[in-house]
Amino acid sequence: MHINRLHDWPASEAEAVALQHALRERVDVSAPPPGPISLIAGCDIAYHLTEPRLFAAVVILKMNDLSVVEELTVSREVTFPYVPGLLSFREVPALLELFSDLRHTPDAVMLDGQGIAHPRRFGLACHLGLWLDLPCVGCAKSWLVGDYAEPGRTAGEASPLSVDGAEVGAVVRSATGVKPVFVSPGHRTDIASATQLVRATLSGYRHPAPTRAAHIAAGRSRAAAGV
DNA sequence: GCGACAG
DNA sequence: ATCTTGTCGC
Repeated sequence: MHINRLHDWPASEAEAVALQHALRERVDVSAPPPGPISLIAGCDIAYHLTEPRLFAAVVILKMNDLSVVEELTVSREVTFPYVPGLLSFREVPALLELFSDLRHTPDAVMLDGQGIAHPRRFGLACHLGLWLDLPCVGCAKSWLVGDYAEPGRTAGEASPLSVDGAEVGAVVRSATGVKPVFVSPGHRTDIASATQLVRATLSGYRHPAPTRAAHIAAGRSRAAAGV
């Protein structure tokens, strides 16, 4: 798919933070995705054990049966340090490389990371969402910001996640008995739709099918590289 | 000053 | 993210 340039990549953390403040106002989480979602993309990245290199993966799944129709991986040099709150500057470049080579254009994207449940309301899912101009949902494995009540122990149960009294997402029990995941919209989807999308792709594991498939693909890519 | 911190 | 064996529970 074709991708329009959104901005140049910052070299410092200060520049990155400034860019987040400038881009956050373009994020739209006011409404559900514009159309039906029949294809969904899952993304994840694995890191080299000793070198500054990553292995990114994007997998396209059909929403009706969660079968994989396309899978792409790429290895790349890591160009930005890991700083809580600035994760997207480390992972988005590699993901964009993959999306530009995709044969299918997904109707929505799911990522391992936060959407607007972020210190500056601009998590990984928001950033990739703006670049792709596609509905993006953040599904993080751990907490970054916000208050919430522990959701029920059964798969599908959820409780609201809020920051300063404003709802930003939901804490979802993705499988019975596992630690919940933190779901928040990134772009072109509202909180309810983001949560429903995660619920609709649960497959018995802690991670929803899209990100789970991407996680496995990224790991396989790294293994194939000899580490 | 202290505690917290997606991947 | 990544290193790791066994082990508890359904």
